[in-house]
Amino acid sequence: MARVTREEYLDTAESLFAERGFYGVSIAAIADQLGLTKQALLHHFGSKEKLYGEVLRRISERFETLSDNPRGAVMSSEETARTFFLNLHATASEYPDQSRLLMRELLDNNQRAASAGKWYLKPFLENLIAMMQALPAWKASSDAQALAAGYQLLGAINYYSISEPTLSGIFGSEAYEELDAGFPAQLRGLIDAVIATGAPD
Amino acid sequence: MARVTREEYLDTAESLFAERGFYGVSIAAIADQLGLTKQALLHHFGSKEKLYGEVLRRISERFETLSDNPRGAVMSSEETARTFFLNLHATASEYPDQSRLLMRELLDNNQRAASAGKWYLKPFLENLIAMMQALPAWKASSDAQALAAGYQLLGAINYYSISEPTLSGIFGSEAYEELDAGFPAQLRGLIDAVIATGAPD
DNA sequence: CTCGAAACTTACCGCTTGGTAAGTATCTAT
DNA sequence: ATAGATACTTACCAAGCGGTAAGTTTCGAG
Repeated sequence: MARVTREEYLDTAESLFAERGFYGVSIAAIADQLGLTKQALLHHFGSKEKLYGEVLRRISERFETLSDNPRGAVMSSEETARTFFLNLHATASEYPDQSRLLMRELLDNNQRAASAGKWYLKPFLENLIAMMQALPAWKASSDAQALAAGYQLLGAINYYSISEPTLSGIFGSEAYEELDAGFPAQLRGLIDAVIATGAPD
Repeated sequence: MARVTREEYLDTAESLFAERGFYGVSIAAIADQLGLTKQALLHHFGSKEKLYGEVLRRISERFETLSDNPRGAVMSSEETARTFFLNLHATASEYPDQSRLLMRELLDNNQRAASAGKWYLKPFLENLIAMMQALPAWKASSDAQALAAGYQLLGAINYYSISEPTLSGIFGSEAYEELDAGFPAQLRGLIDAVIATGAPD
């Protein structure tokens, strides 16, 4: 299968899984949207679980590059952390499907067997801990403290990014746009507060 | 149907929907766990959608009491806000099913028709805005700014509360317990930072 | 031109799904 | 005692599910 074709198939699957969840999407529905029969999809990916796994694997690959230093520039630990979280927000805004799918994975992880969540989240979270502990205010903090702090920022970012349909449904799309425009500045304030404050005693 | 029986049925449905999502649970599975046939459930609730709707309605009722002042005590706006968010965290820890189900609702809201998400979240969010604007540092902020700030704390709390299985899966349950023990203090710091800082220029 | 592999399609299959129809048991108010 | 509502059960159904089997078309390398 041509690489570009495969990517196209995975794109469609990713978008549908993100919208409706694993159980909410049939392979026939994905194939339909691609103009194929479901057996064509099964031919390429073997099973629904494997197709879903490929979608997750692709996301995890994208994730790994997220914490890379963008231009090889030397940055202070504060700048590194700030850039990372703002990048995360930007990525979440740009690829809303990805955030939604990961959120679903977080919810289903403990009960669906073939879940790939653990192995791809672990390095990501370990990197998060290291990044927090590189900050002067967090140098002395335990892994648990650093993770808690980083996880709170992660939550602020990801929870917001999946709320767009609901928020613009409640407040109207123009009010949502105002909210969305102001969000990064707000987030920056939150990030700086965490960076500066350090662990509680 | 006796009120207590009905509550029992809804409890079981709520727990299963929270675990596996709307599409991931069959009415037969819910009935099974209750020792009934699925037709008994259909008899009482009419359809799967209606049963799910009842589960959501019950959660929304619980939600409304959450922002009530606990003992009628007079509190400063700072104390009110701090208490609210810490209560939210406590409730989320105590009833993880509820958080999980609401998160799923947030994800499905825009595409599943009978979603009740919007109407029950609106008063909750409006109350959140008012509570933020009652704070001295946020007095001059717009609705959008106040909502963004409140929503970030909401995200930090709710995102964490659904991550327990994944986090303890990755780091082990004893490490997770350390994380969990330190989380509230960490959260308190974050809340205080938001309360004190105010909207960015 | 040919041959084989890759990319499909058509035809099924057994199972589960949500839901209907029709009956039966149980309880309660008169 | 009885009538009627409530709480079920058994029997069934059409539709959709993931997956298998067996062909057919497309296509690129030799």
